[in-house]
Amino acid sequence: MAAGAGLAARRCSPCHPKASWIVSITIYRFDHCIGRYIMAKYPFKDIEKKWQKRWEDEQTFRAVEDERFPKEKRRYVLDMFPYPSGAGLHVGHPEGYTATDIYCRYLRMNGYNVLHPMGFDALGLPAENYAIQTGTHPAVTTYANIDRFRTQIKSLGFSYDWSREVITCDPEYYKWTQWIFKRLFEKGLAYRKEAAVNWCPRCKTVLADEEVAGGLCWRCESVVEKRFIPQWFFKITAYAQRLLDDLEELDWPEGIKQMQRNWIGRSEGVEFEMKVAVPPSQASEGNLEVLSDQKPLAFRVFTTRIDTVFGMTFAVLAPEHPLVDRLLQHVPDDRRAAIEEYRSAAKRLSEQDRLATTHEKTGVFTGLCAINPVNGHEVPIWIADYVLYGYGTGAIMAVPAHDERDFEFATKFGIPIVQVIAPKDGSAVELPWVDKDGVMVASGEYTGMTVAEGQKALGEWMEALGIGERKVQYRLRDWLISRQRYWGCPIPIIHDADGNMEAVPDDQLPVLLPDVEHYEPTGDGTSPLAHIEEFVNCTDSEGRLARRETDTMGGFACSSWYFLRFCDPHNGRQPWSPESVRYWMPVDCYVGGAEHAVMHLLYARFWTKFLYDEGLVPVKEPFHRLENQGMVLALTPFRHPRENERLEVGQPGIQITFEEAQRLPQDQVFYRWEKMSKSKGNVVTPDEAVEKFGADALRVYELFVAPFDQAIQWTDEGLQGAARFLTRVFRIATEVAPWWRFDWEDGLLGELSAPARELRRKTHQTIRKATEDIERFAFNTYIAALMTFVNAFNDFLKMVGPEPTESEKAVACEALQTLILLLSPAAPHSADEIWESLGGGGFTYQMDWPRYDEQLCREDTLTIAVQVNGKLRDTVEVPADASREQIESVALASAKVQAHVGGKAIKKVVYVPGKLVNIVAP
RNA sequence: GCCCGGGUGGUGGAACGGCAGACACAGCGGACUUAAAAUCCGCUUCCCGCGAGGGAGUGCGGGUUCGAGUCCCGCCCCGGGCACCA
Repeated sequence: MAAGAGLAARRCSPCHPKASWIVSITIYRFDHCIGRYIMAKYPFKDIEKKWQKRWEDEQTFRAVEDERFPKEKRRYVLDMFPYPSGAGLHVGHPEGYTATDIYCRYLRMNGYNVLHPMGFDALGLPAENYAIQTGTHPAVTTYANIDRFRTQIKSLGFSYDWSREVITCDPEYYKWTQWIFKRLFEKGLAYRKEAAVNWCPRCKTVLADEEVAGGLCWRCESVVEKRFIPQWFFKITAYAQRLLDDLEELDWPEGIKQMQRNWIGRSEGVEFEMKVAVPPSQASEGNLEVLSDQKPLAFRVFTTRIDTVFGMTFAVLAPEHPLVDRLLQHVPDDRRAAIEEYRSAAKRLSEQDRLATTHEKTGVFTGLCAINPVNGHEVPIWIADYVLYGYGTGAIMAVPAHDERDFEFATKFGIPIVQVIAPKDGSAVELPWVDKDGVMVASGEYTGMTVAEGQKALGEWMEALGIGERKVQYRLRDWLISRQRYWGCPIPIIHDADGNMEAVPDDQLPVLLPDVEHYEPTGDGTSPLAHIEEFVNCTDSEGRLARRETDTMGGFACSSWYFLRFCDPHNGRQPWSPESVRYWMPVDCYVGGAEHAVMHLLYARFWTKFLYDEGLVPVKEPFHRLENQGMVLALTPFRHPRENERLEVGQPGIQITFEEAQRLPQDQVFYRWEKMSKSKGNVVTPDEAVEKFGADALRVYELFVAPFDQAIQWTDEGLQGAARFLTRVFRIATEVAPWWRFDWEDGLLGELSAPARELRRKTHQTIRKATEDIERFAFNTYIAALMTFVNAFNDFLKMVGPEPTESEKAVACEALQTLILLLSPAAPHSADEIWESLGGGGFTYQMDWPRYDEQLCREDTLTIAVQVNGKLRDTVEVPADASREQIESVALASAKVQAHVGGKAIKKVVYVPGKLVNIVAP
């Protein structure tokens, strides 16, 4: 392509005196329609490198805490930082980065001081698993990956302040992660308790959830078990209510807020105690036990429907409930084995499977009963996996008449069902009846009360008698932070000889990750760190021998505060200075994938609130505005299953490579849009895209092709279309260049010709549209508006021909300057290049964002849609200042309209100003 | 299963409750070319009709309204999240 183009290159400097630079490096061809040489392709490679170098040389994107900018003229715009995987950047990453870059460049053009940093989330499982496979230290691969990511990101011309880069595996960074851990520990918000891990009995290791496929280990396919070991937690539940309440003030997508509300899952109810009725034959044994550990056999249950308590016909304990062990001493021998077996089976099921309503209810009867405190009735105690130990008290009162799950269970096991809530009108209902709009029946002295009255009365009664209390329960659980892994931030805790825990003193931070010989799991469930004696052996504050904590922190800890470090990334004495966070925080606009809707965003909010309480940050919320980007999908080949093959539920076919797809008969192959990922072999890297079409084309394409928050279906053709658009912009610039003058405003004299009026209108309308669209992250319509503008500009150039009037030239200059500036955020290399070619100095992002004139946007005439009975029958042109009466009479006069109205009486006429007339004549 | 999104021409998408299909891609026709590519110009929701024109149409079924892609109710399908991937 390039060789042929070289031969075809022509010089046409006589007609483009000011654009000689373009002539020197651009490919020209003669266009017979307009009778001139035009540019066929723009030299993006040279252009992009040149501008990236200039931007870097001039340190133009460096953010400085300049007090001359008042708070409302500062903006902190942040991308969720990437995890640098070995596969390198793929085209999904730049979508969000382009959006923030456009927004930042736009803000700078509007006079804002902008902080726009980038860093890397570098601790985690993939690097460690790679180390296990290859023996390469995770730090080596991680830093190599980071270098690759950084180069790739830089090739796209984003306006990051790279001087603020942070990397979470850098001891200078994780020192402060440990420092925050300590603050949480000191406030009692970091604590240790037993919790379940996925345990593979064959590999003798703890597995991440994603390493468990269908209950089996991903490496050896053994059945994965739950194992209880002591682990570290952050007490996020202490902040549940505030995390819920403060969602109100956030400018986030409503769906994300709703997901967080559901995740926190606030519910109000009553928690009360139920005593176990020990059978007479075992009474003596039971009494002995009561004496021995001072704890009567009893358990607590939580319910949001205390009003249904008279309908309790059984009680259920989660299989993991600690009381089950004690109950086992009292159950008949023949049941003991069944219960033990049930418990070990439950261990193997995931929580999701247990809760699925498709999962048939299972359970075992203990042979024991509990006493319903409101009426003294004995109800059987069952053990069933639909009750989770992690939620509420891990035990429930079961009211099958008014709960779907209890109903299903009772029906299956033949347990009685007693209705205690009925509609107010006394009509019969089908059970289970879960409606709360009813009254209590068969409920002793409470009969006749509404649900709400009964809940209040029963709650008060239980509180008065000390049986139970009203309680707010959250579904939110404390944040499990422990990982029995190597490549994570060490937990800065020391266990002394007496089993007490103390924090590592601040002056000894960071607790450095030591080098290890092997990254393989140790086989006893501890981290590889546990076998490094130099690491583990230490002394406590009194100089006695002690053991260092060997669990590390999950990656979410590191990403819960990186936005604070960006404010002051090189501070060696503090995690950040108070002045820096006061200057920049909160993040005004945070952009990333919706997959982080709950966990990352909730954890970061929690840490920010805690740090606010400690007086360390001036804001209660980290991210004011949130925008989500969509995924990037790629067409992926599949084939239909063969005779001996069976597909899993929901599996569309057998995924194959593109080569296989070529080889196989076409009727066996089909394509689907799948998420781009290394494992699917459908990844397109930005390097390929930049090489073929340039960074600006990639940027424009990714934002044009779909709304920002929707998935993109990646196609090369679409990318080519974006490149074509940029070529057209260059071509227009080349055509207007001979007329160019910086003082074009002086040329706008007298009455404008019709094409000139039209172009000016379009110019100002486009400014308005582009401004509104960038503000609301509607980048696809922003780009579309620029395309429409370019098309209109083209039409104008054709209409005025090679000899336009002075004022037409001036209007063309205004349009070109506007086009360059409006394009600058999206395609900055091209914009700066064209601006320079016109003799302009500096960078376009340092220029002022264009302003539109409302008067100039206004159309001369309006097209009014005319409907008859809501159906479009005609459109009419009217002057922009026509009155309602005039418009209605023109509309009625239309022959097409008359044909449909006929002689019918007109009932009414609906008029929408400037838009539409609807004649209602039924 | 639960929670949250989404479903509009051949394709991606546009559309304050007011002309459905902006802007692109692909396709078709034309110009240029020895030719191809590139570029430029034009057409392009479907059905009926030579045409003028008419009818249908925003996943499916109802409803509200002068008027519904948009609001309400009930379904179907696809995607994301579900606490140790990040």
